[in-house]
Amino acid sequence: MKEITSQQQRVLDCIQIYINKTGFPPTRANICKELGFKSPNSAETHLRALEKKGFISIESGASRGISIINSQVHSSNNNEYPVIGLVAAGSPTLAQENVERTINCNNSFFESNFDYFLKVKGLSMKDAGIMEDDLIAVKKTTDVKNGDIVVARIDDEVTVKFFKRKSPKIIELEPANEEFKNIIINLEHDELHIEGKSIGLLRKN
Amino acid sequence: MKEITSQQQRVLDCIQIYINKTGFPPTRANICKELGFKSPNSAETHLRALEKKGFISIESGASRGISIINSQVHSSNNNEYPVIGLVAAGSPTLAQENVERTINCNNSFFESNFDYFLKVKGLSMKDAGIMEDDLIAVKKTTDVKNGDIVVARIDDEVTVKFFKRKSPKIIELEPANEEFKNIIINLEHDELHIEGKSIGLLRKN
DNA sequence: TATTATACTGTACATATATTCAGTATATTT
DNA sequence: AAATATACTGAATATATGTACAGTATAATA
Repeated sequence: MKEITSQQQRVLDCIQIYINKTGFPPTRANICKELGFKSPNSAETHLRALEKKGFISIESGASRGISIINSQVHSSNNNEYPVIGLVAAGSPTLAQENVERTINCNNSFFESNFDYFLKVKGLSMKDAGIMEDDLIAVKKTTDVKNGDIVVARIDDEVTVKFFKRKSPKIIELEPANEEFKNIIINLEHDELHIEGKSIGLLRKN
Repeated sequence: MKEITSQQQRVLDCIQIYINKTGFPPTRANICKELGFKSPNSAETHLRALEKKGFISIESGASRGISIINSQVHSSNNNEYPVIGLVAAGSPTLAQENVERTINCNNSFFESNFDYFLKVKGLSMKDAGIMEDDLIAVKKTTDVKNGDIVVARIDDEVTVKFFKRKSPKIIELEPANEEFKNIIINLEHDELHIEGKSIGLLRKN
């Protein structure tokens, strides 16, 4: 599945919201009205792009023949997801993968599926709205891009930071808090493991 | 809801199966083909009967404008929680209680039970880790205490703030952002409605 | 007995809708 | 420098589709 552009995401969201609201997919004209386009062809081309990238399928000739291809929906796919504690405090420390408890949650709860919840320690990502004891939903993957919030491991220390590739060999892990410094990793000397990336957040007051 | 006939049940099942299979509702012609009718009016009259009895709703003029009215799937303790948009941006504005979509979620997902998700606009609570487009789980109640994050309505404007009672008649609504000012309400002159309080937060990256 | 609901066939048609074609413009890739 | 992807406007059109109208027939109800 290729990358989606922000406009295409808006169209995709629009389709989902329309279906949720009405029970059936929108027409080209409906999408235009919702998003302010003036030509049905604006919607058409976006739909074709979304189809090409595999986000939706379009039944040729059928009115409202749009269906969103959900990698995994199928209601009542509820799973127990482990909550893993990050034993850190400011600077990252050892991540003992000890499951504190589990949370029952639909696997399509967040946009993409995920593997576990990580309990955040410290405030290094506070300006990104990630506070102490928040649970971030982590998808195990090494496929991350600039700006992603990643769970990274350096030696035995695990940390949650923004990912930024400065050059093929230089990775910068950026906190979202003035009081913390960037972590710069030179892959020629240091080892970096990307454990996964954050695809959502859960907080219980 | 009146009694359904066996033929009407067949039509209703046909609609559900069609939606499950394709992602969008059938046309009259589709139903005819599935059930062996030879006239689109056969489907039409059944649809009108189903509508009259409250099993489906039909959007007039819209193609495939059929949606099945779900009595409520009370499976276990999972519920569909509505997501309500807060049409604000920084300073609070009118909250149109339009349900954007619903989220299927265990009712003991957050510590106490709750009633709906509110989509946050603006960054007035950013230092409390509440960012734009976050969904806060709101429990409808007027029983709030100092320090609670409340959903308050002043006239037609809805806002999310910290609650602080300064005196029996003076309430202060505190943002968590230096760039925003406290809202001071004198209950002798101004009207304040506490819609509920936040008991959790959900974010989808 | 008249009325209403159910359960169809068959024809017709206005309009809702997908879809193509012709443009314009910008950004990115080859 | 040419090709491709994105992001639109605007007009045109074939057809997909809802829906009304005209019938036929049976069963239940008032």
